[in-house]
Amino acid sequence: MTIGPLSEKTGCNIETIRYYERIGMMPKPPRTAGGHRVYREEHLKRLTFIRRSRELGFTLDQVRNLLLLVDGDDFTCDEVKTMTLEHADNVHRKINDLKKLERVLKDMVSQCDRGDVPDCPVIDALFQTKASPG
Amino acid sequence: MTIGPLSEKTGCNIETIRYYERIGMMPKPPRTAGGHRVYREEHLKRLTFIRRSRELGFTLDQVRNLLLLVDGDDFTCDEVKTMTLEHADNVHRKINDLKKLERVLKDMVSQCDRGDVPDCPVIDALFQTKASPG
DNA sequence: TATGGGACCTGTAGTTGGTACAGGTTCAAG
DNA sequence: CTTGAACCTGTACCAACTACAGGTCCCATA
Repeated sequence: MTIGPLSEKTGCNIETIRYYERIGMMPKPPRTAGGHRVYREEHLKRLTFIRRSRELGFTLDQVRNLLLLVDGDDFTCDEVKTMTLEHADNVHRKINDLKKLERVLKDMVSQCDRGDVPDCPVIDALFQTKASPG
Repeated sequence: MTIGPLSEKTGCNIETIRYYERIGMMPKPPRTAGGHRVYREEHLKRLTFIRRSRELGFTLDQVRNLLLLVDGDDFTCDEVKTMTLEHADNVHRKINDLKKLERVLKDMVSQCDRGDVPDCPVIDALFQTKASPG
């Protein structure tokens, strides 16, 4: 399998595959006499793992750690669980932050409907340092 | 006011202020004979606007557009409202995505508690291309 | 066997929104 | 007049890719 088919099977950009190789996330594959990369099942598996982890929001650094655990056979499920829980926690916090943000944005916009405001209340709000008092 | 006090008043990093000037978000301020930047109220106001907008998750490009609206006196509140609603919509979608993500992560972790699994179910899940059925 | 063109190669630069120096200059207090 | 904090410019770096330019390889068809 050359890089094109690997790209299609994983949904991962060709440039990204080469990038992963460059930064050591993917092993250097063997080449044809002409220099084309040749991949096998193990590469497909590994790249799928990386992409899936990335989709789930793990950073490349976290993926690297997960791969270390996978590569050494002696990883404990507990280590993986801990990492995943930490990540879930981050996601949870991000959700809460975004919810607050959504509320502020909607509050700002709702002022617009009052009809008789002289200036744009959204712009006014943006000139304020912090959220309006409750 | 030199750059230090401006930085403190806005909570914006000194390097970031100079960066904003470089990319044209902040106007070039007058200088002392020795070359130090000298800011006035209008700069403080503008930087506050930029920081507040960034805190609310607008991209620098969006902030640039907001500033264009503000700078030309003839902006309509409606344009601002539209931009803000679009942004709120994006935030909403991001929240939903993260919620799905959180569920997947927690589902994966919950498999860990079954106790008698031979392999790590989180790792197994990461080797799968897509979310499990059901 | 020649050829055309799609797939591949390397290397570099750009993206977003900043941060982090190095190495030098200016300002203001004492 | 000295000292040292604050300031200056310029460049390089971060994540996680993406987008070329300019060249080479492979292989199906004529």
